[in-house]
Amino acid sequence: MIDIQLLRRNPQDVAKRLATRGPGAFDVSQFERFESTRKELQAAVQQAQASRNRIAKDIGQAKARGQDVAELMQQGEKLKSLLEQSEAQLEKLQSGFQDLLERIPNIPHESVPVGASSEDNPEQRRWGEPRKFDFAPKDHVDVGTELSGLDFETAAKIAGSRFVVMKGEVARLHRALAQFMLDVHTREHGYTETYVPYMVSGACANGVSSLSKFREDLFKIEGRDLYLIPTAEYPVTNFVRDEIIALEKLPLKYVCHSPCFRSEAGSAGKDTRGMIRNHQFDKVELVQMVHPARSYAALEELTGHAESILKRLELPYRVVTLCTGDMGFSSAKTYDIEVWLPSQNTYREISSCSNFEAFQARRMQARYRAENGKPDLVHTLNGSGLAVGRTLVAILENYQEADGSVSVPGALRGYMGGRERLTPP
RNA sequence: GGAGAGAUGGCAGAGUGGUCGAAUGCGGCAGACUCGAAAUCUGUUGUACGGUUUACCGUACCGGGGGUUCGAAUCCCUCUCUCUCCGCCA
Repeated sequence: MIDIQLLRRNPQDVAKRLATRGPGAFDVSQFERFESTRKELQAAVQQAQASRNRIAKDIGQAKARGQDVAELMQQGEKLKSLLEQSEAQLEKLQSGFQDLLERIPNIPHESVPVGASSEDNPEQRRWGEPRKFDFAPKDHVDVGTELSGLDFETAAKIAGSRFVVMKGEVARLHRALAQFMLDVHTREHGYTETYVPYMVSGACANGVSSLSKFREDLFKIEGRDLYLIPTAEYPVTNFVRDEIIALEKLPLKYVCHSPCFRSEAGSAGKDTRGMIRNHQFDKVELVQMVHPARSYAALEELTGHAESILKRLELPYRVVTLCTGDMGFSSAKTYDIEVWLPSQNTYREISSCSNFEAFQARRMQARYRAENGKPDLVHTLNGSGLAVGRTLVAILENYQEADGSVSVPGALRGYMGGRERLTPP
């Protein structure tokens, strides 16, 4: 949620910065209409409440002295019906205002390039050389199927499209990847490993993004206030919900391996082949809660942590900065890491690392006790470190050989019983 | 699944219809004592919002939501969660 104080102080300025995200991000005149009615109504209601409190107190004191209170009681009664009306009015106005507020996206950081779409995302850096194949490289579906490791027909039979069944050494490689990522992040980057619920309440979902805006993307448990998590960011970020963290405890750094469930309602027909965009996939997620002054340094570090996995797996990648028009709703700044996929002859997203500043913390009331002793909102960050399914895709494609075998990256061999190569049966 | 108990400020814990935003203790902060520290003593210390702006005034908040009442932390309904006992179970 955006800072209401900032909005009140400087609506034009906020509107200007939000406009870089694209049309319709924020309507100033609607906001100002809301504000003037709200001010008037709120002042009136509070004044009436003050009189009610005064009268109630007077009655108490008069009674204690044994005086007659009939007159005062009558005054109170009159005020009560009046109050009920204006209170209801104010409540309605404020819930409408809250709804408006929750639909306003985060203000992009000043360093974020202005642009309209992913075409305008500037590349920050590249690492590794895409391999030159002396045969026509297959895509992960063909490679995995030939290894008898990926089975989309069986998955479709069980659950429909956009699911995968993994078997044998490919399933093991998938597990090895998650273990490897967890080990690197806990041992070398200082993250605490966590295991979390794969469902969260509506309130938690709303703290992380905006439920009124993203309900469609989530799988809901029928008849319960529970949603399957689309990323471990949901449960983990909510660790600090309604908490005041001691200054010296910051930064909090958590890593979590979990399945992720997404309805992919808006992406019909996109990436339908294979396991690039499935309803269920595994991800190792990095989450940090940090001091506001350190959040941009933390974003660079966190992105580096995700990159280090690709470097050790020797997978070529590049890092782009998302432009204002391509950035997610809650983010102030996002780097995407894209891995090279030979079959598509392009780089595809494998991690997204964002600084949300206080946007999530405000809604969650996630705070720390600042140097002056006062509670202040923390900044939250997260990033994939990495998407496990897509990393498996990248390995199958980049490490494939002409004979249909796939070599195991050196970093993973310890997790694969020393195995160096997966071969078709 | 059954029975019972409970949820109050950073923490512990009083408060069962009227100067209660809330005793007391711990913790935090400031001061006194001290060369300094500890101990001791004194004072102070919730959050959000609105109005005014160094001060100040007002409103809301005692697990969530609803109700009764002139007035609710306190009474009623409901939901959630925690604990204890019993049963069942990977």
